[in-house]
Amino acid sequence: MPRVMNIGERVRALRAFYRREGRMPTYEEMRGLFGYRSKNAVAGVVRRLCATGYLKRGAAGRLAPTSRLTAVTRLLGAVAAGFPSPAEEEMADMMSLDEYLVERPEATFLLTVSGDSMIEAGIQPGDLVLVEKGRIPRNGDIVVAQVDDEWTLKYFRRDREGIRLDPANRAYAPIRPKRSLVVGGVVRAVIRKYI
Amino acid sequence: MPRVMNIGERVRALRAFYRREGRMPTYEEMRGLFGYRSKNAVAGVVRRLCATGYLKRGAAGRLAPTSRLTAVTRLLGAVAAGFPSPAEEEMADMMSLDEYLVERPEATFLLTVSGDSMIEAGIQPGDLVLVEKGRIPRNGDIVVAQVDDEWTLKYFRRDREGIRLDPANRAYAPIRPKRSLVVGGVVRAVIRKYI
DNA sequence: CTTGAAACTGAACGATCGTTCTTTTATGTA
DNA sequence: TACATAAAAGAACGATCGTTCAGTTTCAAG
Repeated sequence: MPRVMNIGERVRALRAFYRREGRMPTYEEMRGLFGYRSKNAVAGVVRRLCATGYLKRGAAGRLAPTSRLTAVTRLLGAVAAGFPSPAEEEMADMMSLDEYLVERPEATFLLTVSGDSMIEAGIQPGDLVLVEKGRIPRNGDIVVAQVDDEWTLKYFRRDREGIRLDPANRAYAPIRPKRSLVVGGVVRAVIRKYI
Repeated sequence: MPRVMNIGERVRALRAFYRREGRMPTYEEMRGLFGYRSKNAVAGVVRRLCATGYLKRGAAGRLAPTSRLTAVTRLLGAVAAGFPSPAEEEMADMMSLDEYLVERPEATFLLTVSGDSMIEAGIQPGDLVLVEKGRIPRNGDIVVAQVDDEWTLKYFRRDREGIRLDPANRAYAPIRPKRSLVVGGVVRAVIRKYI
């Protein structure tokens, strides 16, 4: 006989189902997940999960998960604070990297870094840069730019003489675009994955 | 009168709906999305979307989106290749950062980097490190470790004399744990978001 | 033109969805 | 113990889901 679950276990069961199936369970399926024998018992749990922000109701009153339910990572404090106890883990907010990093999906791209011109900015060859197209670069932003027919990653800087593209590598010199300058997009994030 | 949509437009409409509502539309809703007047017309489209890998059917024959539909970013080539034409953009594979970076959600945490001990490895203060708990560190992995009561980020190295923790900063010296060593987890990725 | 295949329409159907209602059980308070 | 409140069980209901079927339209090949 399935024993009584607490909220945390129910959320975990829901999360597992959602990750596995890609959709919310029906009331009948939740009845099974939560160990109830009546669908009506599920309604109460759903109400509480809506109140606590794990679920929300859409336009037609339809159930949908919030990012709090679908997120895959826990955000903790600083490295210096080390790892939390299991209880503290439970408290930590779940977060979605997609949601955190990508603001405008239709205008966002990932590019692979090839050179070492931004090495002193902590951007190494092989890293991925998350680039947002169509954003106006501010002074000091890192941009993907086409200068004189070549695409590169540089700091975008504006001074009295005009626009300057600075590498983050003492081995290279700043560039002042002569013929043409196209700013493809602004680097919003850097992602490095270890194999 | 809504004109005929091609596959790409339908996928885009589905993606928008899924992102907005957090769930798949019903056949009736898809009928509206795709501009049909009969639900039966939707069935054909769904069959084709399943065949092309945008949708899949779960255990009970229920419709679920694939990651190809729900992903939020396009993965392009190298920075040097620059930006693709809209047609090439369309070809690029959509990808989910969550899926790409997080292998075991229940064991993965994000920590904020505080010191500069790994600066030469391209890990700066303020960066986020994606740490996986319970993974056995291999030689050269970056780990979050507690040495003599302090948590730090270091290279994990094993040599004839035992375990050594190396910083990536010439200003600091390698550490040989004296009293205790706890490896909290292995760094699987580094994420830097520009404000 | 005729023919055939595919796509679409429109109506209908059984299944199942989420909700509602009443009854039963569990739990805490005086 | 008695009582009040909340949670869960169990049955029932209308709504809507995805599917099916027969008929129509579209369009390209012969």
